[in-house]
Amino acid sequence: MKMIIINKGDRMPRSWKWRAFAGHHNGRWTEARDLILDFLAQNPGHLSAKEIYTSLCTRNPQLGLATVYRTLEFLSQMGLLGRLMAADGQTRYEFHPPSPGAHHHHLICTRCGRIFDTTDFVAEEVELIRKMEKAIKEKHHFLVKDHQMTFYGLCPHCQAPK
Amino acid sequence: MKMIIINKGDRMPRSWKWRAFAGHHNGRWTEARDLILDFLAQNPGHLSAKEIYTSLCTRNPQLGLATVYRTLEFLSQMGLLGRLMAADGQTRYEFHPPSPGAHHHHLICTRCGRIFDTTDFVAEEVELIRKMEKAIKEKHHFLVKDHQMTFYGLCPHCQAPK
DNA sequence: ATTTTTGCAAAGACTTTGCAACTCT
DNA sequence: AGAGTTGCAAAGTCTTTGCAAAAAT
Repeated sequence: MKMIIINKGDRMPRSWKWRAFAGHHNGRWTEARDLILDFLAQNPGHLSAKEIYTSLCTRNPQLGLATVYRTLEFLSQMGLLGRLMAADGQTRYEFHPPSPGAHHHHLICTRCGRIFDTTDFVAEEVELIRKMEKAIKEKHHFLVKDHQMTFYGLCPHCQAPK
Repeated sequence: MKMIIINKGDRMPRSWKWRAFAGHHNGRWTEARDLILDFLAQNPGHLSAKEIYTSLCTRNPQLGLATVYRTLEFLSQMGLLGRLMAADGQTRYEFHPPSPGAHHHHLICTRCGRIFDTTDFVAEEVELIRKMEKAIKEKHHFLVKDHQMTFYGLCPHCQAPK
C-alpha cells in the first residue's frame, strides 16, 4: 500500500491539488486542468468558457482560450463538471462533485436568462426518477446516466413591473 | 357575434391555416409565419433553424434564413414552439400545442447527441412538479411557468459495443 | 398610409482545428 | 524518448443586425 504524505505547512504543488480527486484517466494531469478545475470548484455558478478564460488569464497570461475549451471538454468527460446549455446558447459549466447530496436543479429566467439553483424536493423526486429511468430503459432501451430538471419562468427581478 | 364561413371545397388561404390557432398577438400574421409553424406542426422532432430553412427553401426560394430565425423567435415568444438547447449548441424547436397531454420529456444521448422523446410518468410527476413550483415560488420568489426534464445517457445504438 | 416584416449581405459571437513547441510520464 | 497537451491564429458555425423593399393592417 502506498501513501502520500504531505509535510505540514508545505504548499502542495499546484498540479497536485485536484489530481487525486480526478482519479484515473488516460490523460495527463496538467497545470491548466488543475487551474480550471480549481477555479470552478471555488466559484460556484454557471460559467462559460470565455468567462473562465477572462477570469484566469490575468494571473495566468500563458493560458489560451482554446485550452480552456479543450480542458472543459476533458473535465466534463471525466464527470468532474456538469454542462448546461444556457438560454443564450453558450455552454456553461459547473463543478460537479460526485457526492450525491450535491444534486440540484436550475431555474432559468426567460426574460433575463439568469440561472439559479434550487435543491428543493431533491429527496422526494428520487423515487420518481428511479421509476422513470427504469421505464425509459424498458421502453426505449435508453440507458439513463443522469438527469436534469429545469424550471422556466420569471426571476424576482423580472417579475417587477417595468 | 362574428362568424367566419369557409365555403365547402374552398382552399383556405395559406396564411390563414394557423392564424386562428395563433390567437391574438401584437404582430401580423404572414406567410412565413404560417409556413414555418405549419412545417413544425407536421414534422415532429427537434429541428434547428438551418434544418427548417433547408427543408423549406426548395419550395419557397424567397424565404430567407434570417426570417426563419426571427420567425422562430416570434413563435416561441407566443408559446407556440418549445425551444431546446441541443448538445451541439444549436437551438432546436418543436411544435408545442397548448393541450396539456402533449407534455413530454427528452432523452439525450451523451455520445451521439440524438434527442428522443418520452411521455412516461407524465401524469405521476404532475403533483411533484406542482409542489416544487410552489416551494420555488416561496423560497426563491421565482415564478415558474414551465419545466422540462432531461435524461442523459446512452441511446440503444450507442450502447452497442463498438 | 402607416407600421411591421422580409431578404440580403455583412457583422458578431462562440467554438473548433492545424500545427509547431512544449510538457508530462 | 515518446506521447499527450498547449498556444496562437485561422477557419468554421450558428445567430444577429442594418437597411431598403415588400407586405400586412
